[in-house]
Amino acid sequence: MSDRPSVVTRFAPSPTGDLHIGGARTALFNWLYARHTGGTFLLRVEDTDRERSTPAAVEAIFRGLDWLGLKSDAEPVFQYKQADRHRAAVQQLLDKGRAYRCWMSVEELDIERTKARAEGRAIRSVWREHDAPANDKPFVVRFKGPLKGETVVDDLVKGPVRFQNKELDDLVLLRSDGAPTYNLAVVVDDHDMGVTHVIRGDDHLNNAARQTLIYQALEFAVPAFAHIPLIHGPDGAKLSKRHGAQAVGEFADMGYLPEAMRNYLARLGWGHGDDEIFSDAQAVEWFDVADVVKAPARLDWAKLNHINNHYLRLADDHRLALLVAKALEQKGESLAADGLTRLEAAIPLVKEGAKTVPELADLIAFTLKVRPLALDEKTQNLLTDETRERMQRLTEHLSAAPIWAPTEIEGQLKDFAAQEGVGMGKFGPALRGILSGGSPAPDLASTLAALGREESLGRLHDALFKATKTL
RNA sequence: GGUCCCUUCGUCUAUCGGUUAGGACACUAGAUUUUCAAUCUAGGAAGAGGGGUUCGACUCCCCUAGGGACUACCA
Repeated sequence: MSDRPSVVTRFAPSPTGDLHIGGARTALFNWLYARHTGGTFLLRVEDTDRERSTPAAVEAIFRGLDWLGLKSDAEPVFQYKQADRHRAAVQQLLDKGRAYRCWMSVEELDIERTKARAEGRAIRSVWREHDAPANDKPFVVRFKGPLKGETVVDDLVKGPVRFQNKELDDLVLLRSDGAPTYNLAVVVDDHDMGVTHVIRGDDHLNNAARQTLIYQALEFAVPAFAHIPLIHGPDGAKLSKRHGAQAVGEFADMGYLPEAMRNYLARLGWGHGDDEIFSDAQAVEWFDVADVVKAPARLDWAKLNHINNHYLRLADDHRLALLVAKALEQKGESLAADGLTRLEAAIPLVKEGAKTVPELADLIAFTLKVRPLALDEKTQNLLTDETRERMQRLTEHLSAAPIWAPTEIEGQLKDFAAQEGVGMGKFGPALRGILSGGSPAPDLASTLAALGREESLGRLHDALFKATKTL
């Protein structure tokens, strides 16, 4: 492999909005392939469209990539800054006779377009063969594509794709204001950046043929192309807002972990045998663009949830406590002074059941409640006089417990049940209700242990002696 | 309309001419049970349709159907 130039990939988003998960996956595949081959992963911001590009979008994209952990191996390149270089390339093409000035007006173009469409051919400019005498009217520079022959894009995922050159129109290289267009800029920049593998969305497959022609005209080596399918919504239609979320920032806000996102996205449109859950290192070791699936994949929330649950289980409790705290904050709920400590103590008990961070927050709500707890109706109904008395005996029994830890408490509860000559069902539900205030909670012994002796006994005391009877 | 791409369980996928077409998610049933989960066990579920090629096609070729992209002085 050392006799071959090393692989250079790049992610080249246009900063016209948030980083969508489709783009995120494209970035991930580029990153994985670079890491797999020991190559370089670059980032380029395609901001040649001055109207639609915004600094806010640049920020959002950088933030998204950062969150996902996809670091570029070099400072990002801003395409617009290379405009002079692009113009020089166009001049070269003009000098070689591979490009021409075109004075067609928008109206003339419209007419030609409808005509060409009706005739089932690519549009052609009348200026392709004749230059105009010197004048000061605005013009664009178009690429002068060959009229015969075919161009083959040897795509790494699709295989060889053949295009008849006559079907390819003469695309605009320089706008009438002298600004370079995307199709010219990508070619020049990818060449200048030494990109060897262009891994990008399926929607560029058609462009690849025309870009290939430009590479050849400029006498640049044509890079390898890999056009990966787009991600669709659960219904198979193009992913949009109504499918729940598009931007990676939204996934972050919804409580998905970046490592879960990487695993899920990698698995969407690519596979390695039966492996479903794998580490970044394994993904890097196994990934190859050639193995990317050809068909578009649908976003499946259930599976994403499942994978996120897996990584939630693996995640450090302190990290999760901070995430839950942040989620609560965003919901406008403030934490008590010891809130973080309480969270961290209870998280290991509930994280197996959570699919997202907000779910974790729900499952853990019981520990954050402040005394005296309001008892839900169900629990109130459970507190008959008989149960009330039993609960008082239980409180005394627990007060006497020498050690306040899960296994010991479990033992205490069993002893108590035996002592009373009843099953757990006789007092378990009531105890649960009193401790949790109706919120879901883990098994009783763990709940008691997480709450601590003082808080547990306090909640029992409140329920038995303070709570107003509303019967 | 034209050009190009795509098509295996509901979903993501494995298979790279010979398999009872495998796995995962989801779903269903059962077990467990002090809530919600989690967990365990079992189960149903697929090669778009039609032609070829071949001893043999999910796999190769063609046609049809369906889906998608492009067809901008957007990227």
